[in-house]
Amino acid sequence: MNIEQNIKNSIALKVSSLGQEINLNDIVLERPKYEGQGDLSTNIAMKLAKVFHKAPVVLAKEIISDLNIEGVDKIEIAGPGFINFFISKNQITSLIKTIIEQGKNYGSTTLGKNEKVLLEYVSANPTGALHLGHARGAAIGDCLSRILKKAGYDVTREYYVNDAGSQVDNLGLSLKARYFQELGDNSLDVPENGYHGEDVINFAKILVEEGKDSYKNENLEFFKKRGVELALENIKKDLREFRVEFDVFTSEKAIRNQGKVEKVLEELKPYCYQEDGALFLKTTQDGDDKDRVIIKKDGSYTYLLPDIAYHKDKFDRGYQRLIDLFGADHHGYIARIKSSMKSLGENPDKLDIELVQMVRLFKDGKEYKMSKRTGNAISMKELCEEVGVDGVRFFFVSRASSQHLDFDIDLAKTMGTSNPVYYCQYANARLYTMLEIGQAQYGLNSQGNLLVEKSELDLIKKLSEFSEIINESALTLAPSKITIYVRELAAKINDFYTNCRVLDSTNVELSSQRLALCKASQIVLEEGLSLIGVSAPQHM
RNA sequence: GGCCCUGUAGCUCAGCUGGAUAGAGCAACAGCCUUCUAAGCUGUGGGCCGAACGUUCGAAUCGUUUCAGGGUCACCA
Repeated sequence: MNIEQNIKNSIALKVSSLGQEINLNDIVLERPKYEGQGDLSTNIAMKLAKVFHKAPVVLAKEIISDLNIEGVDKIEIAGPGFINFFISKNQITSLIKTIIEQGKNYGSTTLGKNEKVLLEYVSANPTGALHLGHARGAAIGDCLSRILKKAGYDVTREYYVNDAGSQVDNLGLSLKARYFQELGDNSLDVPENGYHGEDVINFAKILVEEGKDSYKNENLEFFKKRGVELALENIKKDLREFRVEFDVFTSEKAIRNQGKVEKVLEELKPYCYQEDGALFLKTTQDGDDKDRVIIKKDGSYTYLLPDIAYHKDKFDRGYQRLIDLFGADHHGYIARIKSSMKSLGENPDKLDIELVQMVRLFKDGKEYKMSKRTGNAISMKELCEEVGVDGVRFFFVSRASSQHLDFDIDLAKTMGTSNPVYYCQYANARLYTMLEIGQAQYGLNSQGNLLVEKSELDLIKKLSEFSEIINESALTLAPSKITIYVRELAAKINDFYTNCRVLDSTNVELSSQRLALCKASQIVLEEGLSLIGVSAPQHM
């Protein structure tokens, strides 16, 4: 049992002996900001003061009288009624051994209780290359999947491929026109709302290379299919280079072909009405602005209906919780899809729709618009080539998803020495070098009794926060918390490095204990970096 | 106009499930390399936490109002 649990149990016991039963979760332990306020602190006496009809300080005194907790040296009452716990040095340094034993698994928690979670992200239309906004969603989604796994959830990563509907029609028409143009035949135009970018021209070139002019008699269906295939292939490749992977790609077309749309439509009938020749779904009954069209006047589906079928399908596949990551421009989507899930008898609270706020790109002091339909978009790939995958990924998860992000390309490129990515990686490389040089000579001694410097103890305390951070990050779906933690950890490591000479042939015992601390720190730092998808180079 | 996001140091932002004295990086200034990576470390200056009111023993954090910026409101997806 860890020290936090130990303290909570002891307090709960004591409070109940004073005549009040409390839940362990009601006891909050936090880490005081200032020196002299102990290692852990609780405000329980202030919270319970009313119930007991006593002043917080008086109650705190009663709680801590005769309270002995293993691993705690001293308990003090401070300020308006905080109870501060001073952890024994042995208890603190014992963590080194734990971390080295657990290795990569250190920090893993059971918060998720193996709950089956389906995490959907990116899901960009297969009509062109991924752009900036997609990249942020990809980075956040991928990190989230790693964090949730670390926190004990059973996560499936999924990409929904919109390979049906009017956008794909446009793609097919655009590709066909470009294909003919490549063959010197300008009789077909790219539709006005089609795809005018270079992507489609490249696709056309591939088709010419592959089949010369033999596709001239193919129908639109052919160009739609090939267009989607080529676009998706590119997207997958770009994502792989961005270190973002998926377990499942689900096709909208497949959902349609399996009759799932009609099935859902049947179930939704009681919540629908006909108007102006279109079929509306009554989403206003669950707080939406207006009712939504699901079947257009011309008889075709709007995007919404297959989407509803898709979400229903996720539940039907046995997932207890769905998480969708969408661009903030989709925020209107939340009410309507939740409403439809409710109408279908699913619990809308089991569907989390997280919005990733917009990214704006700046270069030479000017904003670059990123419309992928104008053909002038800065793609995710270009950005990675310019800034580097590590930099882009780190930067995209360094702020809360709900924060707008201004990405200044010039700044990101010239970040050089002040780049936080390098700062963290540098700390790792330093640790690695010491282990490389010293481990054979001194060995690792995780006993820790010789570690008394402030830099050493502060570092160990920081290491001890890891699993807490994992849980917080998983609960709030906020990967940026990991990024912040990694940076703080790197700062403690650099501080330790500067103040404590590790390899010292005149003090073999101390060297081996400090090396063990290096090892433990390196394990946590590397794992932290891996959670945000950033590499941990051994040399720089 | 409705809805969403955001206003904290000169700049970029943490902190927001209420807690003790407001945090970091960058920029500025002053120090630290005979010894494991100076891509580092230490110190100094810098704040009416957009504004007002309310809830509370206690508010940057919660509520209401208000000001400012961004986004979004299709029978596109």
